[in-house]
Amino acid sequence: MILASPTNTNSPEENTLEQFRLLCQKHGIKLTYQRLEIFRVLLSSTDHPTAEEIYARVKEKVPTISLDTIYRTLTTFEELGLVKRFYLFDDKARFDPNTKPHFHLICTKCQKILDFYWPEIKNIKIPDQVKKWGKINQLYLEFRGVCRQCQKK
Amino acid sequence: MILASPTNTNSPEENTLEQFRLLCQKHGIKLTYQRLEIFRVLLSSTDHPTAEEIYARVKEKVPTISLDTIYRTLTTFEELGLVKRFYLFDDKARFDPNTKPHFHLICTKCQKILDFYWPEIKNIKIPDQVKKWGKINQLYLEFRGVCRQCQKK
DNA sequence: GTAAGTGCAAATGATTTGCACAGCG
DNA sequence: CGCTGTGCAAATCATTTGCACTTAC
Repeated sequence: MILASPTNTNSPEENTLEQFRLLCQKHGIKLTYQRLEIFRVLLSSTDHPTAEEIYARVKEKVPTISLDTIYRTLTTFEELGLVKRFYLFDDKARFDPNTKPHFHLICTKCQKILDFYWPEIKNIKIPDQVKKWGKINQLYLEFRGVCRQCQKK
Repeated sequence: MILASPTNTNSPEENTLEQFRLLCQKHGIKLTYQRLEIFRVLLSSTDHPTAEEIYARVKEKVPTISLDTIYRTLTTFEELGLVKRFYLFDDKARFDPNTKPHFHLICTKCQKILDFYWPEIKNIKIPDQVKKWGKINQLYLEFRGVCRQCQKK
């Protein structure tokens, strides 16, 4: 498969391509059709999909792609800081393309994960016990509960 | 293997046995030597071990125990609310026998997990966005950083 | 005595890897 | 054109399960 022409228009499609071209250049990896489509799927996913879910979505555009390319590409993207890998309910890795600081709202019924932003949390007074322990680099916060839709059922 | 006599002395060993006997009775499961030793290992573990780690520890006392008994027993204990299962860095489940509300301090160098208590967190003002989403049942909080010992290296 | 629990071995599911070919730079 | 990336199949690792035997109650 040959990639689209290098000329940049202002369509969102072409912007993604151009953005991805620059990322590949910057990190010295090759721009392949597979990587581009995985990148697109990640950008449009707000539900923190598993590798299998990403596989299913990319397959619609690239039917010949294999699951191991998904895994390899996700690992590459993770190393470049484009996605974060995390584990939640089970042994399946989930991938979050949202690189802005945020937290998760998790419904324990439907297992859907929603991002939320809470910048004021920075002002929180961290307990002394935590300060004594060492140097804190990040705070992970997560609320678990039942979302509105599931409550209705 | 025949279990020790049912008479309760005040030694910590016997107290654990008696405590476990009552738990089994209450939940209607059989008191086996394997379950008791897994229970002991959990009680004495503050490092949130994986199933393999628990297996290695129990094996010192019960050399013939099998890994699948560890898994089955951990699942049973989880269902009874004696341990919590969670996923952190990888696809390996970790088990936490601490049933009191607490949070985790995680060293990203040595991967050690320390419990800490922060009851005042209950007074935190939960953002409206979170309240609108649904009913919150639990808050999970975790600090990641580098512990004192690892900083020295 | 009987149903629950255990150990063994094999199955399963997620993820990784070796290798030969394909395609980006 | 060379080396990185991909697809395939097989390997690996964590965890689960079927089955026959054991044991707590």
